[in-house]
Amino acid sequence: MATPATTSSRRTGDELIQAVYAAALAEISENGLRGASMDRIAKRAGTGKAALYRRWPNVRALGLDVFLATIAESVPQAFPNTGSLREDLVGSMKSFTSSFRGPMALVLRELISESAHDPKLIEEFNRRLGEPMQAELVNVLQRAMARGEIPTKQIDPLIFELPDALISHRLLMRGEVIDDITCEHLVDNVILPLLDFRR
Amino acid sequence: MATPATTSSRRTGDELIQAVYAAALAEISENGLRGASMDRIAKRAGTGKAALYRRWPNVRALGLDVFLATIAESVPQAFPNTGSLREDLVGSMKSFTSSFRGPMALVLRELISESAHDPKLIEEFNRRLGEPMQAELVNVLQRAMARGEIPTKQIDPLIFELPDALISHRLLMRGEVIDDITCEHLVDNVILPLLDFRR
DNA sequence: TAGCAAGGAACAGATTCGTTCACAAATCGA
DNA sequence: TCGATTTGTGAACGAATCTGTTCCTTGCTA
Repeated sequence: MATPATTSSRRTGDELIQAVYAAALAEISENGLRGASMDRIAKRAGTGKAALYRRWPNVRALGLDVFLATIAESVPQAFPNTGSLREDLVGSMKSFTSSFRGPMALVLRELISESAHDPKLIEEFNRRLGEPMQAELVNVLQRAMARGEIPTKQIDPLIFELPDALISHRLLMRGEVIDDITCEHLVDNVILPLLDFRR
Repeated sequence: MATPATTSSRRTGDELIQAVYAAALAEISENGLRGASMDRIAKRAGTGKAALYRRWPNVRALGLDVFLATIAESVPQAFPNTGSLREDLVGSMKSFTSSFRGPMALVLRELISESAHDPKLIEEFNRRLGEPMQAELVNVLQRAMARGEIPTKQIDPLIFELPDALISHRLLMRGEVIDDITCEHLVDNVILPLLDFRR
């Protein structure tokens, strides 16, 4: 009962929505969430405004839906558990940086400027990406303590914030996604030394 | 020959420009750079559009001028040279975080979303605030090496990036300016340990 | 006193919004 | 299988808004 292989001349619900999402991302990327127009999104998606207004009350609502969908797609699925602190850290870092390839950079920029008026937006982003990242670091470190790789003691929460901060700083202020070498660099020269890790 | 103490019913050049800048910041804070209108800025400033178009060709140019003026005002004037590495670091950090109180948060948010289309914008910001900050850290560390407070060796450039990254991360993702206690925290628990500083 | 700029209003042209048609295609239920 | 209902496509609409220009009057300044 699968939907026929897109041979129909007209797109049904899900298929149309995907096209609209893509069109909205393109439009927002050119004109920003504030400058986006329903007219242009409809044209880009090859449909009429009516189909859009049937689903979303206004451009902003559509844009936010697109943002949420993009964030949801970007959440890392699984983290490594290699039995080695260093490898776990490096793996987690790489997993997170990969979330920011693709349209996430655009989405984050827009969320940040919008969050000046609606702090809930950026909170949602933190809840879906920032907090899981910090939680994963906590897990990794607890496993390492259990294995005796690092001393069992309270760790300054500021340290958990560093990877997140560095990733977003590079992305927003330099337009770069951190590469694998920098991930290892950060782990070897910053994180591990701060944890009293002796190789 | 100083200008009379604002008793005149009509404002002259500089006085008017300051009023326009304030009005533009208020307008941009409400509607964003993209949503700002010359009409409303003129009304807020208590003048007519003609006076604005006489100076700026469009809203965007006015907005960018306001941004540059705000950044210029926020550049820290002088840094401490206390003779102590820790005090120098803490002082520099506090000096930089103070740049982000006031309208800088708004300006940075808007610059970030605009820089998706015009990377020069955020580069300008980095040139005026980011780079001086890193350069100041280099100075502080060189003085400390000369005094023998820390070992004379190559320091990982990633470390110079951390304060900057943390400040912008807190500001953009949480809407907070880092307080004095966190500055000291960052210096004592992150920066100094990474520099092999033994108190 | 002469000249220039501020304050304020009005303008046409363009663009957007959200709604409402009409029609065709696809889906669903009987 | 057929008919009813939903839904996509496309166009047009009035209302609202913004742009950039122009004009005029008034006050400041040299």
